[in-house]
This record gives sequence, structure tokens and C-alpha cells, in this order.
Amino acid sequence: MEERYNPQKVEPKWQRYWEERKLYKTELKPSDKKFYCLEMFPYPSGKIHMGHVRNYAIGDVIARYKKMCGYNVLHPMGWDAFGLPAENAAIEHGVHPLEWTYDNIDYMKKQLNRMGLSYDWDREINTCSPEYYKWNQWFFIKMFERGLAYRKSSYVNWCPSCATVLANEQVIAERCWRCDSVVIQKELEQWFLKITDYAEELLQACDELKGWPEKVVTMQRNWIGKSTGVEVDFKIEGIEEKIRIFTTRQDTLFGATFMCIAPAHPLVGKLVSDKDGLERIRARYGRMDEKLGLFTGHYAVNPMNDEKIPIYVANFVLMEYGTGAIMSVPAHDQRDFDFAKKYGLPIRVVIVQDSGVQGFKDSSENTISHSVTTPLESSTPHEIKEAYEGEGILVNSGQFSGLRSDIARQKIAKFIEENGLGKIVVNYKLRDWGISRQRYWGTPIPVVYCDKCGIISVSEKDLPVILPDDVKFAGKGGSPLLESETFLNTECPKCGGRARRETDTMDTFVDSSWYFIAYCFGKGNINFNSELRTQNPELKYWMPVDQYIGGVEHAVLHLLYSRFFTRVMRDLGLLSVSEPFQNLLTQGMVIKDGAKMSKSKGNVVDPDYLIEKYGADTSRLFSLFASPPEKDLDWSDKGVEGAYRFLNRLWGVVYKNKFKVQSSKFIVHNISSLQPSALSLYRKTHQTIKKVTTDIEREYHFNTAIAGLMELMNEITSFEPGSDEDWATFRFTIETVLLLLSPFSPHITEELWEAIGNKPSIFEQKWPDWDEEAAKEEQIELVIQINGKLRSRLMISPGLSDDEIKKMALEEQKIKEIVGSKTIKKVIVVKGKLVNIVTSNE
RNA sequence: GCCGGAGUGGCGGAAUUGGUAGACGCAAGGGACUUAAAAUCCCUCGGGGCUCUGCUCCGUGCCGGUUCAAAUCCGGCCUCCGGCACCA
Repeated sequence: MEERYNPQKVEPKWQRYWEERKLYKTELKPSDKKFYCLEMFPYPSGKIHMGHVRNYAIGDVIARYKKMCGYNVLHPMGWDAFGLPAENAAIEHGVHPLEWTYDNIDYMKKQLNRMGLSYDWDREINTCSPEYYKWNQWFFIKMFERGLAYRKSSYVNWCPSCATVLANEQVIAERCWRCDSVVIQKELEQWFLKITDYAEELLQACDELKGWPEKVVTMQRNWIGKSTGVEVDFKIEGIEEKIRIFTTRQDTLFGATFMCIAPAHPLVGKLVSDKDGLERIRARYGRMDEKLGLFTGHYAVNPMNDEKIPIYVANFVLMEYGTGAIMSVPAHDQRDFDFAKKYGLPIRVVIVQDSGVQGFKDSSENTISHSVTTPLESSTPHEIKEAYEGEGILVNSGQFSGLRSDIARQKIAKFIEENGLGKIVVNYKLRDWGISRQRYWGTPIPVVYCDKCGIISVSEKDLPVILPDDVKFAGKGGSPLLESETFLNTECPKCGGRARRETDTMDTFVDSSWYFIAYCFGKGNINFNSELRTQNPELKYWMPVDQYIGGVEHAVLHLLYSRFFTRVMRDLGLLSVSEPFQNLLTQGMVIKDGAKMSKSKGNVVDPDYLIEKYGADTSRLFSLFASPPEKDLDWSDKGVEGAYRFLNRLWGVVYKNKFKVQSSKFIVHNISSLQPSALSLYRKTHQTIKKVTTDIEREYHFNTAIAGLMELMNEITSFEPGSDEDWATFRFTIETVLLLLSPFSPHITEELWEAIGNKPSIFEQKWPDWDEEAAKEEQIELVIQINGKLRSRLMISPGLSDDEIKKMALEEQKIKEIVGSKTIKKVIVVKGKLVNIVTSNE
């Protein structure tokens, strides 16, 4: 190589070397401790963006670091290759999705390799290959057999622009997560996966996700949305049927003044005669902007007090949650309050704010004898401005009056159960996962419809159901599979008669719910041993993922589905773990000019351009240095140059001293024989090993680790070696810098490692250890404070006792002057840090 | 509205257990080298004041508190970002 740092020469050289030597190939070594490091795999959209660069740079540092620390590291990569953009490209440009996808994969794989990422490409997976999606179908069949996959008709989220269904998790503020169109409700027959069977377990296990950001765990908890309450049956006057409502506030039952049912409630047909009115409500079902009600003309009877209350159909009552019917307590629920005002319904106060001052001993004291008076109780309904939703004391509630609301909830729930009025229930916001998509570019759902036998799953031996590639892309609603006769027509696996295939494909989130398990097998070897029922040794060894890294946008969707799938696989006897991801790192966004980097904002930085201009090492280094991984990264072109300068300085200092370094050996028998400047450099080197190592171990704070390396570099450039021992120290420091920097900037360190006469690869070296003794300063600076204000400094040797330090501080000239005649009240000595002298005021 | 997170120089960010606020980098200013520029190297770099090689006061969103000592802990606000949002 040459005098000047030229990443365009250095980087391809080492990429070739790594590939030829298969340096990143991983094999199962039962005796070695393993580390599974995983970054979220990309969708092959065309090119990688800065978000990928950041994500993969973080993952690569961890993988390389752990490898140097002696772990057997699994670090794979693959492609989340099914999905809409490929199909849209087919419609717009006439390219087949398959071709489009594979071209993109080729290009992006080259880009990833140019970044110098340490992937074991022998384990690459691609979700659109039949050998992968075969197992999607296999899981589906297993779930179907166990009743975990089922078909039902329901109102679904429909994106008119994508012409397909969306899962609840894919609807963001009433808009499509992908194209931002307003989502409408449509009734369709759909396939669902019964994630709700695992709701309680998924919720409970949130407590065990110690290695996850609290934020993500909270989001999962909220998404599962558990609430405990009661279901209560209300009779309907003049009609046989009852209406069952769900409430978590049974303590307000006596305050119910009307009832609301969902437009899709089964009794609506019987109760409503105004069909036009009902249509108007239905048309606005699920819309947040306006709350509409239609009086049915019927009355329900409150089982607690036999009161007649009017029944309304309301657009805001969801059929999917609870029982599709609610009691309305306007005094204690703001939405009910607004509704009551709008339709002139009565408002009755049944909870008054507890003054909290008297008459209240403890929770075992259930009743209170004194009367409670608050403004709310004395109010007539006309005077109430808003609902009181808090806790309090019950009034106007028959035998329960006087109870505290939390106790009343228990008592009333018990009363309801004992009197056969209803039961205690637990509800979750989490719904079953609708996986049917009316699209071509996805995994065919392995089901056939037979006139005789009904819905039959494809038999295991006939898997995979291949997605046909001879289809036309019209671009007008509906899947192209509907027009493929060869695909549509098939035999019934049960009776052999004519049958029609399911044309819906699976949500692509199914693909990504278990890909991390697929990597364990390696390319072409996925096999779940369905017959043997034994656990695959690879799965047993590698799972769970030790460190998962990706964007926070998947905090619910992908991460929840993966936790669900892992449990299903566990229950199928395939896995022994329940949680797929031990530790999760959610990296921040890449920001430029105050906004997230995006094509629409026009503020993107192209990784290709960056690598051409500065090289991969600089790009990686900057994206790791600019901020800690979990925070947003503010992109700065000037900052990139700073990282480039640093690598240039390193290159320069090594090449300037190359021959001298090559001929030096670091064997220091006696540290005390070193000259002061060499000793100081030697000490700083050990301090830096300690700093970099602990910064990586502690929350992956790469930014401060790199800052530490820059500090050490500053010392190296000011060090002027003279003696052999100086040169030996210098060599030691250079080697250490290269080792410590290698996970961040792998090519340049590999090159310089070779240049100073070492054998490649640097990644076969052990991560350096520090010597605590050698890292210790001979003299430490103590700060002397008077009343907490810095007044002077003192150099001392570390071994001194508190009393000695105290004495020295008080004898210090300046301190003496300031203290003068004041009385010293107290002297505080903090080891290795400071002395604080507390004096009287004068 | 509810649940998270954050607020520190001109900027990105350090400060690990309450113990020297501003590490490291960027930008800026000054200087060296050069015919010149780039690159590189050296110096300065939170604000104010003073008797200016030094000293001193103020300073981590705001107001208060605890403490010998607070960016850090407590109470009350403000602002910004992210998520959820008719969930009965």
C-alpha cells in the first residue's frame, strides 16, 4: 500500500480477503459460548438508506466485538422480500415482482458488502423463495389443525389504495401504515391467527423483558390492553332477549341513564324500525369525529334498581370489544356526558369526591357514617359542566351507598355473580391477527374450498403451494391469482373431487415472525422435524437472539407477532424458549435539517455517495460517533469529515513510523523503567482499553468509546519516541488502538495491522485486557471547595489517608487566605475527588 | 386526554453512584507552512465583570425544596418529540 489513506483501495482488498477466507462463517460449536446478534432484515426496496447504515453498523460492532471476546457469534442477514412495492412496480413498469425483487436484492447485497459487514452469507434467507414460504404454510396448517388459524367474516380495515386488508397494528391514526390513505371498514371473509389465546401470557411475560427498552414494553402492554370488569345482562321491555353489557366501572351501575349498542349488534334488527336512520349510523361507524345515536324506541331494565333506560344505537360502540353494548353513565364518563347533553338525557351523580379528611380509616373500613358533601353532590344535573371520572364515595346506589368506589367495584361484582345477573370478565384490546391479503406477492394460504368437504387445508406433503409466476398485473382491485385458472383449480385433499384454492396471500408480517429462527438452520436447511418432534440442535444452541437491533417503528407489530410465533412454536414442541429476543436495542432515526431523512423531504444522504467519497470505515465511524445508538442521529456532512480526518491521522502516524514500529517489540519487563512520557502514554493506553470496553459493555455507548480513542490518538501524535523502550510502548499503543477501533472501522485497522508487520486477520485477535495497576494515575488532582465552591486544586498521591488529605488542604496557601479567621465547621473528603471545607458565615 | 422520552455552549453531544459542568467532535476566530489555495500543524473558544500570565460572579427549560455539595434527588410548572387514542 501507499503513503496516503485511500479507502477505495483498502476496503475492497479486505472485503475480498474476508470472503475468500470465509472469515464470518459460523458453525455450531456446542462447547463454545454463543452470541446471536441480529439486525432487522431489510425490505429489498432498491437501495439501502442511512437508517440501514446506522442499524447495520451498530450490529456489526457488536458482532465483531463479541467475536473478539471469544464468543461463537451468529450474525446473519436476509431479505423480507414479499410485499406490495414489488407488485406496484409490476403494475407501473411491467416488471415481474420476482425479477424486481431479485434485482434489488443483488444490488443491496453488494451495498451491504461494501460496508464491510461481517455477515455469514451462507445463512442468507429470502422470504419469497418457496423453500422459505413453504414453512409459512406449514405453520399455518399446524395452527389450523389446532384451531389457532380460523376463518370468519368481519368488518376489516380496508385500504382502498392498496386494495387490501390491514391488521389493526397496521392502521395508524385511521390511515394505512404504508400509503397513508384513509382506511375504511369493509365486511369480508378473512383468515385470522388466534393471538388472543396468548394475550395473557404475552402480557405477563412483559415483566420478564428486562433487556428491552421500557418504552417498547409499555407499548406492548398498552396494545394488549387488559381490563377487568363485569358483564351484566339487561332485560329489554317487551322482548324476550337480554342485552349483555361490559363495564369496568360497575361502581357506577346505579348512574346508568341510557344504553348504547353497536350498529352491528345482533339485536339491532329486532329493535330498530328506522332503517334509514340505522344506515346513517352505520355509515359513520368507527369515525371519531362525531358521536351519533339513534333511539330504538325500546327500553332496557337496569337489574340493580329496575329502572327503565332508553336504548340507543351509537356509532362509537364497537362490536369487536366487550359485548358490543354499553351502559352509559353520563355523570362519570365524559363521552356519555357529551352524548347525554346532545340528546337531552338525564344525568345522575352516583360518585362524590371523597374529601379524604375524615371518616376514613383504612380499606377494611367499608362504610362511613358521616355524610359527605361536595359541590358535585349538591349540583343538579344542569349545573354539572363535565363528568367526574375519578374515584370517590358512592351515593344514590341503594345498599352500596357510602362505599368507596374501589371497594364498591368488588362488592357489586360479587353481587352480580351471586345473583346470576352477569359475571366477572377480563377483556383485552388485542384482537386476533387478520392475515388475509387480497394480493399476489405473498405466501399463498394453503387451503382449498371443496363443495363437498368445505374448508380443507393442503396436506403437508404437497407443500409448498407455489405462487404461480404466469399471472397478469392489471392494477385494478383484486388479486391476479383470481385469474390464474391453473392455480385456482385443484383437487380436494380429502375427497379428491374438484376444489378451488384460496387466492388470498398472507400478511408479510407472518414471514418476519420467525425468520430469526430460520437463520439457525442455514441456507436450504430449514426443517422443523414435524414427525420426529425433537428439537433441532441448531435451534437449541442458537435461540434466543442475544441482541436484536432495529427501528422503534416495529415496537408493536413485528415484535409482538414474533413473540406470539415463538410461543406457538414452543407449544408445537419445536423450541424450548418462549421469548425470541433477550435484549432489544431500538436505534433512533436519522435526522437531517430537523426532519427524518426521507425521499419526500428531499434530505437524504446516499450511502453509495458517502462510501465512494469517504469509504465505509468513515461512514460507519461517523454514524456511531455522532450520538448514542438509541437516540436520534443528527446528520452532519462536516461531522463526516471529522471522522475522515481522524482515520487519516491514524493512517499518517502509522505510516510515518511504519519501519520503526515493525522492528520494535513490546516486551516491557519493568514498567517503572519507562521514561515519564512513555509511562504516561502506556497508562493512557490501559485507561483507554478500560474506557472503550466498559462503554461498549455498558449500553453500547459507542460515541464515548470513539471519543476515548480520539483522546488516545491525540496523545500518540504528541508523543516523540526516542529510546527502544519508547518505541516498544509506541508499538503497544498503536496495536491497541487498532484492536479497539477494529469493530468500528474494520478495513483500515486490518490494513494497518498488516502494515506494522502483523499477520491478518485482526479479527482473529483477542480483545485486549487492561491492567488496573497500569491504568492508575500516580498523582491525582483533588479539588478543594469551600462551602461547595471550587477554590483551589491539589496534586496528591493516591494512597493518602483522609486525615492527611484534610491537613494538606487546610495548609494550602490560598485556602488559608480565604478561610482566614472563619470557624471551620466540617471538612468532607471524597476519595479521589475533592475536599469540601464548610465554614461559618463570617 | 392517557402512556413513554427529552430539554446542557453557535451545533452534535460528555459528565458512570449526588462530588471539578461543557470530554470528544463540528463550526468559528487567530497563527505557522505556502507565490497562493487546499491539506496539515499550533493557539483561543459558555456568558459577564475586574486591578486580565490571574481573580471573581453568573450559568444545565422555569419556580421552589432537600444537601456540606444538585445537570443528577424531591414537589410544582413550561416546552418539544414519540406512541396510543371512542377500549366502555
